[in-house]
Amino acid sequence: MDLEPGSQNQRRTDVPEVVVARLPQYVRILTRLLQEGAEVVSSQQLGEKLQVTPAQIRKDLSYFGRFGKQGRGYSVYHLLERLKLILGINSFWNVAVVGVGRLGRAILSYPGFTPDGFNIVAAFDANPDVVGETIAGLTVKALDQMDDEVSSKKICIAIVAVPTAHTQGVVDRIVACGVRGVLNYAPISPQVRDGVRVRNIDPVLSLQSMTSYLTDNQVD
Amino acid sequence: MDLEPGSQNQRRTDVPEVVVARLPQYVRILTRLLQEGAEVVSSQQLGEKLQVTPAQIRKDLSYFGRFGKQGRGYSVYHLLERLKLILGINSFWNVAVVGVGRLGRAILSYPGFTPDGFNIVAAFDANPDVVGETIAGLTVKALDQMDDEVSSKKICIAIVAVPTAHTQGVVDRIVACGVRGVLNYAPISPQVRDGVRVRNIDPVLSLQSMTSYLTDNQVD
DNA sequence: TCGCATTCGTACTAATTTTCACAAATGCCT
DNA sequence: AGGCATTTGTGAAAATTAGTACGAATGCGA
Repeated sequence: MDLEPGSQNQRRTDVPEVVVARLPQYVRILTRLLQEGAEVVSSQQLGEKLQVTPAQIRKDLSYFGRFGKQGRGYSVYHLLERLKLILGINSFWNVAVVGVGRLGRAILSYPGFTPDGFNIVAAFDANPDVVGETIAGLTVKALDQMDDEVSSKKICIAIVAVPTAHTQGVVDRIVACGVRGVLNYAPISPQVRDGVRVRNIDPVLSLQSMTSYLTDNQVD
Repeated sequence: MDLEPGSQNQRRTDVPEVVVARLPQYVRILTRLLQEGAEVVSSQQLGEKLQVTPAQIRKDLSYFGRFGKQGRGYSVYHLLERLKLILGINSFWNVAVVGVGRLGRAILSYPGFTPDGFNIVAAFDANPDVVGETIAGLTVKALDQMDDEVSSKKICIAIVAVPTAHTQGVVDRIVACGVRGVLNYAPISPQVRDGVRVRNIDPVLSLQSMTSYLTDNQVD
């Protein structure tokens, strides 16, 4: 079986990860354009808003099919729908937050997840004093209730915001419950079995990748 | 003047950004190894811990000089020192947090910045109710005090955690105060003048770059 | 001291990613 | 209806990034 690009399903295999990583940004811009009432957009215009070349946008999209019309550009609405489908963000994902410290609470209260289809439906913490508390409309559960909750609430993604020392253990536990995606806030890179995806949020690494450009003793 | 790699100063120009972005991770591991008492480490061992090939590590380091000894490996202590110097994290950076909402407070209370040399020395907020409050030992100042504080406290980096709608404006203001690095938590990419560096922390984009791999209708 | 197992640094090769540039559509305007 | 300004999709070229493989050190152990 030899799928053409543009056939029914997307070949997620053999599409470079860098390409997939750019698509969410396209989705962002397209969503805004749609709200602003734009009906059509060219790769040129999209590129200006995203600071990338139009060719890159066209090439990226060509991995998945042919969505534009020569001489006109792309239908904002249709391209947006297709990209959401490709990214699997055309419907909702149920998400659990593990770790209800200061950061966990900020995450639970952050209003930016829901509009993009990530529904936080459960919160867990190891600390008995925190268990039972209600935050942003959710009652915090104990870690040993994870298995039940993940199954019954069909949770696929976990946002992990626990102390570094506990992170690997917590990730292991929640992956064992069947979660296949992890967004980790601790400054380590948790190891997981094949098939499970991890993304790390690490502000210190971000800062450190900046500082070398900030020093003045620049040579050249 | 034609600098050799390995000469006094590093040629930050013409070193790929991807390479610079990996160095902080090397620093992480080396710091841990040093604490554990390791004196020497090979690119092989380093590679295993970081899930990259030994060749990549050697190549990355070779952009900056020759730090190893054949047959032995790298002195953990010396390599760490050199990398810190290259990254400009051998001394402290003074940092301001702008936006003291739930996320801002979590950032102010996060203990992970200081050990890595990022000292949070000021906090700002637009809300008069918040100004004057003390969080993690810092008194929150009004936005119009930024200029004074940035100068007097030698602040070079701003962590911006304000509502999306205010982000670009706040970034403009703090950059005007002389800040040259910005870590932004809002789901947009603020535009800045040349010479200013921005890094974005965007959990939704991270999630969205994962979901396409999580759906089951995988083809192949 | 000599040989040998390591491991670096790097020239060279391979793979990946980006950009170029142009044929083929498209639709507007006269 | 025909010409023209646009803009896509895509091979091919260019640029970037990663990996291979090997000569040259290094130091340990006999």
